[in-house]
This record gives sequence, C-alpha cells and structure tokens, in this order.
Amino acid sequence: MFVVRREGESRDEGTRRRRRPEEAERAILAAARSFLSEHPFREMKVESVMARTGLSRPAFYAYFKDRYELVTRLLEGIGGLLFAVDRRWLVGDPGMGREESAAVLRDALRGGAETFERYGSVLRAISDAASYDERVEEVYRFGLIERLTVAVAARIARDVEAGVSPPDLVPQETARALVFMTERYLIDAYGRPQGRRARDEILQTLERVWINTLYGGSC
Amino acid sequence: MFVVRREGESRDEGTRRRRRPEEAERAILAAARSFLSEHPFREMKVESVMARTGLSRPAFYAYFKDRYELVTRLLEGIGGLLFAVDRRWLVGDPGMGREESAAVLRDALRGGAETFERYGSVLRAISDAASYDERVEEVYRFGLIERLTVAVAARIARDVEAGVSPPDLVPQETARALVFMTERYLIDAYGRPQGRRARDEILQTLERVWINTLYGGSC
DNA sequence: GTGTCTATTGACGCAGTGTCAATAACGGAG
DNA sequence: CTCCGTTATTGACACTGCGTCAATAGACAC
Repeated sequence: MFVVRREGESRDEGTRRRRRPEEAERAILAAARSFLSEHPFREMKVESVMARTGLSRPAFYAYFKDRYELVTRLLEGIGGLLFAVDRRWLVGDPGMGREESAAVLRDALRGGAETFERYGSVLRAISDAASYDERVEEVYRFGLIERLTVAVAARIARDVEAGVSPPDLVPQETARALVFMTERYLIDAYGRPQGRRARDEILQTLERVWINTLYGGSC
Repeated sequence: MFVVRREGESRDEGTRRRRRPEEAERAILAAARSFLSEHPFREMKVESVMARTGLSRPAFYAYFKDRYELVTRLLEGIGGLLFAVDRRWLVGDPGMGREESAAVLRDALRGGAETFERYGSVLRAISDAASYDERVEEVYRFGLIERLTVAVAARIARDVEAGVSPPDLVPQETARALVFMTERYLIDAYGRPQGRRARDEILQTLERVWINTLYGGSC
C-alpha cells in the first residue's frame, strides 16, 4: 500500500511529524504573518498561531521566547527596506536645490508608502506590540523610528545649512514630527485588513506636508 | 483612649473600612492617575491600582468592568478640553485671511500642547490601551481622534473654499495626517515620566508644520 | 440593642503563559 | 533491514492575572 501525504496534512492517528528546525521556524513566521493579515495583534495568542502550523503550542517555545520575539523577527528585513527606499534623499546633497530635493523626497515617500502597502499588517502589529512589551518598544521605537528620525534630522540640518530650508527650523524636532506623522498615517491607511484608501490622495497629502514644511517658504 | 485615623491609614487588624460608593470610585480613579504618572499602562494591573486605595482587588469590580473601562473614564473631561481649546480655530471664519487664521491656529496648538503637558501620562495610557482593547479603541480612535479629524477637515475645506489654502489640498486626508502627527508627537513629548523636552521648540515645530501645510504657498 | 442594607472580600474557576521530563520520529552505522 | 543516538515534539504542570459570587461585616435607622 502507498500513502500519499501532502505538506501540512495530518497523518494516521497518534503519529507526529518531524521537521528541520529551520523549516519549522519559517512555518511559524509564515503562520504569524498570515494570522496578522486577518486579525489585530491583540488577538494573536501563541495557540492561534501554532494552530496554523500543525504543531502544538509548546513547540513554539523551542523557536521563540514569546510572541514579542516573534513579531520582532517579523520586523527584520522590513526595517531595512524603509531605510533603503529613503536613502537617496537621506544621504543626498542639498546642493541640488529645492526643486530637486523635493523631487527626490517625493520618490522616497512613494517608496515608503509602497513598503507600508505591502507589509502594513505586520508593521501595525509591531507598532501595537511596542506598547505591550518593553523589548519590542526598544527595537521598534528606539531602534527603527528613532534611527530614522536621526537620519532625517541630519538631512534637514544640511538643508538648513545650505539655505534650502529656512533657518528657524529645529532639525531634530521637525524630523521627529514628520516621521511620527508618516508612521501613524501610513499604518492607519494600510495597516488594517479592510479599509485601504485612495493611493493618490495619501501620497499627495504626505508630499504636501513634508515639502511645505521643509521646502516651503518660511511664511 | 483615642485613636486618630488619617485618610487611607489602615485600621486595627481584621477590620474593614466602608466608604460611600462615589468616594471609593473617585479614590480608584485617583489611584489610577497616580499609578500612570509613574508607570506605563502595560504595568497597570488591577491589583497594583487597588493597592493604592486600601481596598481589595475584587472591590474594583464593583465600580468598573475592567481596567479598560477605568482608562476610558479617565479620558472623560480631557477629551472635551481638546475640542474646547481648538474651538476658536475650528469654528472660525476663514474670511479673516491667512495671517489671522494662522494666529488663531497658533493659539489652538498652544492650548492643545498645554492639555498634553498636564494630562500627558493619562493620554499616553489611553493611546496604549486603544491597541489592547476594542472598546477603548472605539472611544479614543473613533470617538475622539476621528471626531477631531472631521472637525479639522471641515475647517480646512472652508479655508480651501475661501482661497486661503491651496485648492489641491484634500481636506479629510490632510486633517488626518496633521491630527495623527500632533497626537503622537505630543504624547512622545509629554507622555513619559522622564523626558520633557523644550517647550518652545515643540510648539514652534508644530506650528511650522500646520501653518506651512495649510497656509504656506502651494509650492 | 436590634435589624436592614450594602460595601467589601475570600475563595473559586478560567484563560493564557512558559517549562520540563518523557516520548517518538528521523538518520546514520553496521 | 535493524539497531541506536540525537533531538523535535508534546502532555502535564505551576503560575499570573482576571472576573464572579456567596458570605461577611460596617454603617445607619429605629
């Protein structure tokens, strides 16, 4: 007799299935992503993630310390993306002048928005988890958001220095305000299963706030 | 013999203390405020709040359904303040022109910042709790933040109509972005026990973003 | 003093967590 | 094909914090 088994299919009663550790870990991460695309972080119990893997709840703890470590692992890679898409503007030379600076910034914002469009549910989960757990807060708020803020502040400082942006701008504070706005606004737009709003209006609005603040008149 | 008892002092072994329901409720609310001025919401257990009242943990449930109802009650009153201080700008007539609109907006932002300076720890707790509990999310995100957004959007729409703000502004989206920014930025600045930053820089930054976005050129 | 009302609490069951010793699937050696 | 060591997996346990309820005991009226 031959018994054909497909991936994830349960076996005859009373038998287990054994995977390579790396494979199980990836399965758990995938299960978490899948769960978060349907439910908010507050509903993510270890049990409900493991139900999507065919493994038991205790197996989870062989791979992750707790669900906070799990979401932290989901952030890996995504965080880097946010820097990557912004790099051209972040490290750019303000010598290019207002018009070109604004154009490059526009590209960076478009890239950021695309990242949120793709990974919105995970980013929303991390942002939520940051208020649940000190270590997630460390990684997200201080490791990612704050690092982005510092990079943006440095660029703003150079713009002020070059006379492209008005001199009464406080780079560190302005950067913080703009980064916070972008984070919250994009999570709101793309972080929920249901309500995805008009892409053009979202980008147009972000561009307007950033560009008028940095490259508008001193009014 | 006379025994002098001060408020909150424990009595002889084995005796209880009985208060008027209203008094007990106020004591619990005060204990929660006090706790939140020292610890983040994630550490607020029913037990640790009740420890500050001299009452037992189960007594809590005679007054509140759970800790989420507790923080919701803490928001009452504060939410109204945020509307009150912004009222002059929110209901104002854009016929006054850019300069005066900007001046009134500046006042509104100052008022909002003062509210956060005073109630920062509670507002931070509510904002955190909103990701823990659906009902808090309802009250805070949709009841307060969204209502503010709608009011701001209405004012922006009038500004656009009057030609005070540029015509390519999307009122609803712009309002959302600005309100989110202000909320997160002020919670960051005033919501933690430790780090209160320079008041002037904070206000100057908020003003700049709002005013350049709404009353700056169309750039 | 006696009785009534109700604020208060000890004790319970529950949900979800994190751990560990025992189990059994896999893979290599013979 | 069989044996055997490694280790992925899990049943069962203890623990934390929650929400409930019947029983207890202050306060006040008479």
